[in-house]
Amino acid sequence: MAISGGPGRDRPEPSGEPELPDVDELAISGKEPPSARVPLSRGRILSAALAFIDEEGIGALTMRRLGARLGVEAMSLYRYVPGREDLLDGVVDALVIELDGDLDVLRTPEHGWQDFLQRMAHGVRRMAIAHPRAFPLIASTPPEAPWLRPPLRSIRWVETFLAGLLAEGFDDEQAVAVYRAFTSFLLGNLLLEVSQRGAALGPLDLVEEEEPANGLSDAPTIERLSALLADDNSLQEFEESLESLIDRITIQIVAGSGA
Amino acid sequence: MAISGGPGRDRPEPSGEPELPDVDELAISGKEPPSARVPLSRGRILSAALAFIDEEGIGALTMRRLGARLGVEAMSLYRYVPGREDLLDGVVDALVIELDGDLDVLRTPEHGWQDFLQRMAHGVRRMAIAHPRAFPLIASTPPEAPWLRPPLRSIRWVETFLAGLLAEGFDDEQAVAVYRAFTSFLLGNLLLEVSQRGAALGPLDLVEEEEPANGLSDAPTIERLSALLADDNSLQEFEESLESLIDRITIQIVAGSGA
DNA sequence: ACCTGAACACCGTTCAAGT
DNA sequence: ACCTGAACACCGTTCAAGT
Repeated sequence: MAISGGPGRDRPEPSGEPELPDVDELAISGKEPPSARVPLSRGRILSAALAFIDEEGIGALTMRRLGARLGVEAMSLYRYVPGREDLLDGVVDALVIELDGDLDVLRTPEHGWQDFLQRMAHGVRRMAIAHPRAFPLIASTPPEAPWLRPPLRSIRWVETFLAGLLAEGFDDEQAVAVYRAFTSFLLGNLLLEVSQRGAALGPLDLVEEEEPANGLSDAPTIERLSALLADDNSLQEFEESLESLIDRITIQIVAGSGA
Repeated sequence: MAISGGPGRDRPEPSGEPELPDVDELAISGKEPPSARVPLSRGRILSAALAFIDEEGIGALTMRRLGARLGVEAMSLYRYVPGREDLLDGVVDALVIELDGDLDVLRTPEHGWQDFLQRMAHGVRRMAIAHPRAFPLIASTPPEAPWLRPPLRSIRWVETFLAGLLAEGFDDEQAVAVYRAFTSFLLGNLLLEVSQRGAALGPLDLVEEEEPANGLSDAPTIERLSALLADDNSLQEFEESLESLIDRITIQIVAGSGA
């Protein structure tokens, strides 16, 4: 795979943070009012980490490189973040918070549970698409507790989700079953959608072209369907799959309360 | 998270490979018939890597540690494997091959496409459960081509899958749509199932106990449902979700050929 | 032919020291 | 109070050298 390039190329000037000019010689150039030289903080570090991941991918994120991006040595980060693991957890939190603010995702059901599920699903999807390279962080990471199923990586989301369903008349077992089905649905669909998008943004080292015949020597069907396989209906598929999930839930409710 | 222990503890004697005794002093102890000192090979390396991942997780797999397990220096591995990335790809291949031999997964449909989908789904699930810590390898890794959707990480599987559906009367669009829905279903369900199991096997550094109240200060619903959330019906849920997918496909076929 | 020693560039992380 | 230099243990990987 990784033929050339790799993580250690010449820096493309991320254009976000101002690169301190010639740290060696200036050091005490002027007063530097506090607004010019923003002090480090956990929030600043986490935003920078998310931006870094968006641009270069998780694998490229290094304490040392993140420090460089912030105009600081790697060791300084440890004042605000216990370690790399925790940094990544913090990025997940940052994404969760971003979605909280962004949307009406967290409002309790007002137009029925179907609308509730739709809002939640599309909210998470929007986040996934906004941060395709960070989404695997939310989608993976061991849940260490059965009540946090990725990609719903926030106790508040899950609480809202379950409480919302109960308020809409689901019983306990039903609510939990829907929660499980819903998270599986989100995880599978969004991970695949994002990884296809990610491949587009991807390392982009090698081939940029559409070479229709790769290693498809003994795969005539794939080869024949390659055009179909390549074209992207992800939103429509997401909607259909979600519709189907909602239908299935509806049927089970009826069956449960009826016969 | 990682409080103590971490990847660098005292080796627990993996018990698989015979540790060469005192490499320094003996070196030329006897003839050592070729069967005693098995030479390295790509296959041996890949099996060892898979076993290592099964036992310690992907993160713990290091060229140096894998070498040690094989009684060899890390550098020797590079004779047979271009690098760590390729090693991991090789492990995926090993899993794919294991499933090929293990099962009737790859037989073309004989009892209808529903049975075909069931066989395929359960085959992949069996592999996921047999190697919960390796499965994320199959489930992730950028597909770099739209025709390889995880966890169906083998051109032969995908070819068989698509050709099988076409043989059962699906048209091109339908077959591709089913392929997409099926892979999303597998990915979401199995990743979540495996990660819950993996948490059980997990690092097992810290808490081993069931502490019902963690950070659930403001999550009364989760707390109340914690018993329900904890109990594991993964097989049943998998079956139900698969049934539902099959139903949905059936309906779409009818709709497509009817009205 | 097959493996190793030594080296390189890069990691995460710690801690005493600088300003 | 905040950041850094230097160091440690560990990486992946290369290559000339050993047997």
